[in-house]
Amino acid sequence: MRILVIDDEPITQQYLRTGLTTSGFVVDLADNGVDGQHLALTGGYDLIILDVMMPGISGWDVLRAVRQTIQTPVLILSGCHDVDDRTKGLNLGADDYLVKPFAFAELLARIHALLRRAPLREEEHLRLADLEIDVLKRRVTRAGERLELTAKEFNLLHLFATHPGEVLCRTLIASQVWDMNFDSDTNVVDVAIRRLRAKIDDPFPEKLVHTIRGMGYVLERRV
Amino acid sequence: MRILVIDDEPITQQYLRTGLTTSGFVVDLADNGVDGQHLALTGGYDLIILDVMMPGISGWDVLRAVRQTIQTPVLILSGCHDVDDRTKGLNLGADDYLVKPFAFAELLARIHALLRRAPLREEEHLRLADLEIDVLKRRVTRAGERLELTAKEFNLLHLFATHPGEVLCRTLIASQVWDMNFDSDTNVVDVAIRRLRAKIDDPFPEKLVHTIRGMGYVLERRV
DNA sequence: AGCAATCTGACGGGAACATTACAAGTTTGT
DNA sequence: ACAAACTTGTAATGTTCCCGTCAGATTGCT
Repeated sequence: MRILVIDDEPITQQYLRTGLTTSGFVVDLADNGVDGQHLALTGGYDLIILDVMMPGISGWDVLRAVRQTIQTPVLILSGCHDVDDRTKGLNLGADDYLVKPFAFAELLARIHALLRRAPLREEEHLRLADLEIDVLKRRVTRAGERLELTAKEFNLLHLFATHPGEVLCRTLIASQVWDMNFDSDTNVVDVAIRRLRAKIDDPFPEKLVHTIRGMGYVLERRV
Repeated sequence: MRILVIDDEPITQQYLRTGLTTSGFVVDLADNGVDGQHLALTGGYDLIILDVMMPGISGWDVLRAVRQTIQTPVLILSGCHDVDDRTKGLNLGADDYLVKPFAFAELLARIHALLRRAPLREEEHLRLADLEIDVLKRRVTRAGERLELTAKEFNLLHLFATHPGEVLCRTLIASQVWDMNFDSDTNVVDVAIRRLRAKIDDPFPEKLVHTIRGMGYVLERRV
């Protein structure tokens, strides 16, 4: 089993290299994003361990580039405090994450879990009825017509589009799109839904965003 | 699916309760280790979410006690800075952990992963004649036609569907669907049955909900 | 028939959701 | 650098519709 480690900190590098090697893996190292990305795409690794906090090309760019072409499992290392990082990473297609600092046993457990299961990667293009979403270019069209969405609106739509037909409750939505990991009594979600509907549903006959009273909202076709 | 949350912080409690409830789980709360441990051992839960940072009996003691007797999956919540906590938890038998603060979506993903691996899980699809119930998506179809049920209606139908051919008396129904202690002399149940019938039976030739005079109601096929 | 159990349509309070307005902050263009 | 345009959260108001109550009709058993 071959593992690529992309990390700029020498200490972490050494830590991972010795640990993984003695655990029976073949380990390659890259200490910057450029080399890392190149190796990731051409090296045919079974797993990539990626530190998202790096100078130069950020880990996010590497992750994005990797996900566009191959489906090798990616485990990201992130700083402790950023809730954002973890969800952002998972949304961009990372398969798991680990918070620094971490115990080596933990890393091993997660690696084994990843190598056992088939990876799931994010679609670049999402589609529902005549609604199309270009995830990478962040473009949305409906019935061939280009729709201008704001950042929040796009994030919200993207969340729905990756869970078609699934009822998403307000708590989940708030947690994903706003990082609101507490129970607040605002109606941001309602308003955001309204604004999204104004753009993707109001001008068209077939509505795609539906309210499930007492539960949340769904994106789906209704016959 | 029933989940026990053991946590002493009111904010986290509330957050978890509302989020999990709207996601379709039944949630019980314990705000200290003693109650938590007792409930965990006697409540027959499908999953336990445990905060390891608590006054009094620590989360570790609870985890240890739980693991000695039952094999309910346990997900632990730990503080950001404690590297040790996470491995300690996994070593003591926890099935997964989450670092505070966390995004709700992340928690949901891990919960689903844990419940999937659990041996006994509820049927995702219930079926009787041409009536189909998708428990997870809370969708009901009959003869391929989509039926829009309200929350109460769905809960009622779900109760019947999990006890096919069984006569359910009003008292039982009231206690299960309404939390009502059988004292009242209302006819809520009758009315609810009426509304359910209007949607799942009235438009179709074969009736599935039947009245047992003096006893209650049954969901079953009649030849 | 007569009585109790059940059915059924209507009503209305209230909770959940929709919609609009407003203000604070941010971006953009000149 | 300043103003206009845009984004986005908060709050107040409007609307929908769920569901508990009730009263009269209907059913079914003795």
